[in-house]
Amino acid sequence: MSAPVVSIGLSAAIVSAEGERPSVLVVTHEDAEDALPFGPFDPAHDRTLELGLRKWVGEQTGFDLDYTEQLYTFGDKGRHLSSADVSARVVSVGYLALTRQNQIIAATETQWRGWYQYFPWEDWRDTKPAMIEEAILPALRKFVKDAPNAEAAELRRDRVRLCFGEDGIPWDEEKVLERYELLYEAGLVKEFLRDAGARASQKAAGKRPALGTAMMFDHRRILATAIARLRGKLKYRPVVFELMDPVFTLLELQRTVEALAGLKLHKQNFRRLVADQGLVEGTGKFSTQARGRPAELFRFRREVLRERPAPGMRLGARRGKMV
Amino acid sequence: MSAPVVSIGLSAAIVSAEGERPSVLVVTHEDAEDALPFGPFDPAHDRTLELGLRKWVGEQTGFDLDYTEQLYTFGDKGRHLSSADVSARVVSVGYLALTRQNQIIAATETQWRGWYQYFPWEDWRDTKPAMIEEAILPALRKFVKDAPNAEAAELRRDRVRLCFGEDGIPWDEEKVLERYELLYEAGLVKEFLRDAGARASQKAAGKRPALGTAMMFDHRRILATAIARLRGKLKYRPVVFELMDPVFTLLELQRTVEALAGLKLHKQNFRRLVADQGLVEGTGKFSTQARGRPAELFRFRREVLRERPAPGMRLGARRGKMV
DNA sequence: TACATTTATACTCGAAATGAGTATAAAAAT
DNA sequence: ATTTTTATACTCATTTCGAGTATAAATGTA
Repeated sequence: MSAPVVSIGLSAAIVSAEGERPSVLVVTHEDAEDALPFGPFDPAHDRTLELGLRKWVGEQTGFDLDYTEQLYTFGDKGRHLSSADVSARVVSVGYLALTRQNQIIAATETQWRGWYQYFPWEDWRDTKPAMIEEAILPALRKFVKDAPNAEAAELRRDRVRLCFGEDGIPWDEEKVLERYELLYEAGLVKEFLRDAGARASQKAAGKRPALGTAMMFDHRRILATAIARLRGKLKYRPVVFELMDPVFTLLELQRTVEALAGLKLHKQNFRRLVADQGLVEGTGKFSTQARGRPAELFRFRREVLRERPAPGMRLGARRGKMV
Repeated sequence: MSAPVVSIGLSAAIVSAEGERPSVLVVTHEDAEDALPFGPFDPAHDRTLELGLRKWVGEQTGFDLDYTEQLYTFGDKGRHLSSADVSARVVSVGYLALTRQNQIIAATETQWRGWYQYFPWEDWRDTKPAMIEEAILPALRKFVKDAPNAEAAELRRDRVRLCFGEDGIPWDEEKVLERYELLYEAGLVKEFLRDAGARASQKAAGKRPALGTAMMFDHRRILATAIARLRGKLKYRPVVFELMDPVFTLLELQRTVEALAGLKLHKQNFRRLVADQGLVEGTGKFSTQARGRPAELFRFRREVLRERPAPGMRLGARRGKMV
């Protein structure tokens, strides 16, 4: 067995949310797709993968990561194409990091981008995005029809129903990755054509919509994983507070949760939930904004982490009826 | 930058549950610790990591994996020591696979082992394991006391409370990994001494208990991750059925869930939950066992996967009060 | 055969959580 | 002075959950 030519890449979806806009730190180059901060794991010097990531991100973007969590390890051949060496195989370990936008960004090519630019169908705060009915579902129905046989068509139909919620199946804001993968396989994102082109014939590059902004390598896939994980975690861990300023109003908190989840929430119930959970405490001070009655400023009660095992942010009926 | 000397290892926690005993497939060698089926990722031939795993497991154990799920990628220096080459760095990607014990095991060194042999403190079905009060908590209190400073002691105390549930904090059966990591850091599992011995001085190898059966490399850590993931997933996905025969009684189903979760459940409520969820359907046939009234045989309704987004098995109050 | 034991299954009941309001207060804008 | 906007307190019906009770249907045993 010869020495395998693998290298391990560490990618980070560094997320923040200021002003109701969930954003991700991307590295932009002219003539190239946006990329996540990305660097090699150095086995000689990095004691753990996460330390390798922190070092790398620090060097490349000037960021000192705080909350960090491993997402998934992708190793699919053909979905991480490097222009340098097509034969080299890269296995990439994706991470999610949460931060505020108060750190200086060292490199000018590194910028905050709203994440819905990459996933416009994921933002249901105002209305169901029109593109779902207008572009996505028609194209997916064609994808179902083009299945090689009836059985495959059935499988595809079910995936479309579950992912985009037809016939009474409700929208599940956590299925971000499943939706992206479905669109990829249906050839509706630019990455598919790119990867397919490098793979083989690039025959049917027909007139299909290219949904959302593409990213380099498999970085949009990693970002989809990050959003899905964050949307899920919101509900049972107080992670939003990693994205909040030290003090905030309850409406600001709610807007941030809504921005991340891509959904609107019931205000009074949100407030009840947050209060009942003991997640925040009032400061006695009040915000002075332009309109409306001034709202009290709250701060996160870090102690809950020690008092209760799994405090989260219910977003509506979710998860779990036994078996 | 020189070519990094990394290889990628693929490890699988292959789980089954027959006769109320959750088991894991281990490779046993005389004079060596038990190991999970483990093999290298071959970038030249394996199109994806998961395919590499399936190939490897098939060759080594004769198993054809069905349900498979990636767990986590571990790369800690010093926690995956190979006797062959101490300098080589192994990054291992852990997987969870679920199966029934109806396949032939090819290699004789490969055997089913009850997983509570490795985690005896995780089985609360009959009573809270006595070893927690008798051995674990005293040793952990010493660990707290030995902290380098007051602040570190406080952190350690909190971890002990959250992991093993003191002062009214309830036992959380999902914290399997957190508990193992805590015991590792406190030097209460054999792997710690082994890794420390290879690392450095091996000074205080004192009279500490060695809890549970040790495993090779970081395989017990991977198994802990697998159990934790499975215990969590039970609640929102119908994964138990991967471990059941095609037909089963509701009590058999309940016993399997209990075995995995390490908890006893309320029978009538379990039945209500399963029925309300539409997870099973009666076959009209009845079991003929020795004692008691015969129970109806049920089968899993695979269709639920297409009807409802996230059917699971509530195990009691869990997860999620908003933020 | 009568009765104890074991398991299955149906049903009840109260507490808590959830979803969807209504009502009222306190500010700025018109 | 009135409208608009936001904050915040409360209500109410429904659902879910945890914990039982009651009854049925088998086997084992006195």
